[in-house]
Amino acid sequence: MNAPAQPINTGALEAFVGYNARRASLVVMGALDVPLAPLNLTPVTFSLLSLVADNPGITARQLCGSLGILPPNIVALLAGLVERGLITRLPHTSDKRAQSLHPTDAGAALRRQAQAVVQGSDNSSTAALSSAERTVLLTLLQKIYKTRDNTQNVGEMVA
Amino acid sequence: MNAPAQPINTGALEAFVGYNARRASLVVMGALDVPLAPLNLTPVTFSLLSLVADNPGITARQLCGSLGILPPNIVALLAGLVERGLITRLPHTSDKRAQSLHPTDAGAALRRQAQAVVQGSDNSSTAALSSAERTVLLTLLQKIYKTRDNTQNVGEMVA
DNA sequence: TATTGTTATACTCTATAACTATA
DNA sequence: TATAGTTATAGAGTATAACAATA
Repeated sequence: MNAPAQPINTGALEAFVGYNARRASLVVMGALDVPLAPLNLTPVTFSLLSLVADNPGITARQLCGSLGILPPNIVALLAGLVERGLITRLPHTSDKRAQSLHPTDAGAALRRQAQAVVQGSDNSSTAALSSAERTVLLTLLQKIYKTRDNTQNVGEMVA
Repeated sequence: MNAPAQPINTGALEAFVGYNARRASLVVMGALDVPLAPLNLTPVTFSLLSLVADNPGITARQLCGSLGILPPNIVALLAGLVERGLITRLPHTSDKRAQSLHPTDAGAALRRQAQAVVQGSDNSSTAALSSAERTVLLTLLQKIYKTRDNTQNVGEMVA
């Protein structure tokens, strides 16, 4: 009448993609915090810096749409990157409401450094996979979240 | 000097397993909230109910270990399930500190109902995948989070 | 009338410290 | 001395409402 034999049966949950994707993402993303800490970056600020570096002139709204961040929550994040001299805000030529974001030299340099760190951590966290398996995994995961024709999905237009 | 051409280049981030796993999990897990709401369940409480149903006599500690929940945070969740008459706490025979958790008839019934709902939502969220692809995906994701020999991982012993 | 960036704020999730009763 | 369950609380993440400037 007590605890289960020894190993806990999680078979039912393991049949769901959602459960597995979440647990895997927590492992891989969680492992990122330690190696990114010396660079004073988090997974989110690294993503922001990367997108600005790869898309100079991008706006805050576009960053929100790309990363699933709500506008009010990106303000402090971008302000922090600006204050640290990693990105700059330039006036948008065609829309005076918006600001175009650009990486500074320091920002571009830090991004290159962080890119290597993240790549290494990502590989190490998924060391149980072969190179071919990792490629397949990326493809399958992208099929899921790039499908925006998921009928009757209302809740996660932002997520 | 403004916004990028049109499509935003997210290629660098898409090369990381962590980024893709997180975005996919947000889509699949986020889609769960709506269909589970009528049953007064969330992804977490559904997982708890499932594990108790499949492992009668399991303890709170074991649930924490299986789902990556910290002990202080599981208290209110279990109390809610007990109050709703879905699970019961019985005295643990061999350890008077612990409680063995069991599903009630109502809990088992609700779990069966929810299981079908979650299965349907999970399938619908991953409709872009073939059955074979879904199976491969589950295998690859499990390889990641079931690998506890990830050298020098300190941060996510709980996650 | 709609959208960008923003403030203020609330709500949820996650994390740490410390206590009790047992082991 | 360590562990199961618990309380209290702090912090991070995520959410809505509303505003000024501009479209």
